[in-house]
Amino acid sequence: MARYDKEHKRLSRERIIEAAGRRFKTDGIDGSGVATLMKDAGLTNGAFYGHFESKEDLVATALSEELRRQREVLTGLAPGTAGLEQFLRAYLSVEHRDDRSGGCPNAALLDEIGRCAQDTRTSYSDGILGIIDDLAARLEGVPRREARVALLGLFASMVGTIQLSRALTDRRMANAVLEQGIQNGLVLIRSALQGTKPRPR
Amino acid sequence: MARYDKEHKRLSRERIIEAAGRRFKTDGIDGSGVATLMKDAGLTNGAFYGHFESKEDLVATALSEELRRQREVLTGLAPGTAGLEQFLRAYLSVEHRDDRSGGCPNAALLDEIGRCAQDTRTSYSDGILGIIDDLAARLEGVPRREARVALLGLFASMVGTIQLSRALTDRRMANAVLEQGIQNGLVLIRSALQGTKPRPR
DNA sequence: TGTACATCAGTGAACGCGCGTTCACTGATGTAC
DNA sequence: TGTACATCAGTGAACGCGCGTTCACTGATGTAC
Repeated sequence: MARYDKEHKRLSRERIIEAAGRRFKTDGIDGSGVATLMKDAGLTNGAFYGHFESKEDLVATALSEELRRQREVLTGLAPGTAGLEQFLRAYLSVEHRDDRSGGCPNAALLDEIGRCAQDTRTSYSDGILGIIDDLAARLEGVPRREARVALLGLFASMVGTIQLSRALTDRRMANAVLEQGIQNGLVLIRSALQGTKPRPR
Repeated sequence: MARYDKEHKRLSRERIIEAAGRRFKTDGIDGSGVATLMKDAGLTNGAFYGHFESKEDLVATALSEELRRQREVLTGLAPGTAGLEQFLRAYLSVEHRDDRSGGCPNAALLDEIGRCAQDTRTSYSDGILGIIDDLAARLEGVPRREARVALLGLFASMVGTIQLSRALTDRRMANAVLEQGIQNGLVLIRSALQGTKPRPR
């Protein structure tokens, strides 16, 4: 079962990466075994090491790919600050909260990422900073550096909000957190747009 | 090695819970084996099931205990909104970020908690809502229900901020996120104190 | 066009290991006499 | 006070299982003649 056209192996690799992204977000990184990941991709465990050096290698690759795709989605947003608000509302929607496997890898895995190997975290950092850069460009009139930090803060807030909404068992409370998160996001966007470095105190 | 005074077993149980809390936060729940947890507590694996029904039972117990202790710490804060700001600054400090094992269980485990069994999540929800209640009481003049949701939102933001700061490999960026998180927290506290339900848009 | 062969993606069994859990046993202590 | 015994927290080996990883092998295909 080999000697396919040149694309064949690349397609298998992509299937593994895509399936792994979903599985990691559903069951966690530690909670997803290589055999399961390969079965998800329609292959058997033995083929894994023809595509990746190790599970850690796949983790880093899958996270990068997840972030790359998330970044691509951003290009479909309305321009400027309006797109930022659009992103905020979509991110903190009930649909996103209830769709772990298709949702944001940060929301599903951020604390586990913090425990990963240095290489994985570096690759993750690159991906997330790219996304933040794209979003920061939407804060018109705000200096680049400042806009980036503002957006890191906003994004961190959004990630924590989804995670908390997923963890709470009281449905009403879980939904209220999302709604509050949107209001908070709007406040933070306005705050970032107002003067440079507002230091309330 | 038995028939100790009545306190003996209770002390062992407490040691297991305390050690498990730390270990879970460092290595994750899935990443911490029963044998390791027991060794941390100075015991061997076999004794575990004399204290807990299952690992899941310990997870729920350890999380509850972590939250109970965190709640106790809150009583040492300055009264009113000043205590809220004090909490915000301590939470988003470099020291807290760099102290996973001694830090907040939400920051270390929130996405993994979201994947836990219903019982565990219910017990977690109770704990976190207790903490939120205590903090919400500090928003003087704000209706109870509203204050609770405001604080859930603020807390979610803080948790996400620590997680992101831990995941980023660029030290300067990681620290900037913390600082930004504090500024954002202050903005959100002010926003919560201002009129009921401010709906910017 | 037809046949022989080299390629190599994928198979599936096996490696040692640690997982959560069970259980027969130990032995220091509190209690009864 | 001294001895015999019951208690039971803790030990440590073992259970079946899935982990990440390795490897001898398969067999469909592209290529060479």
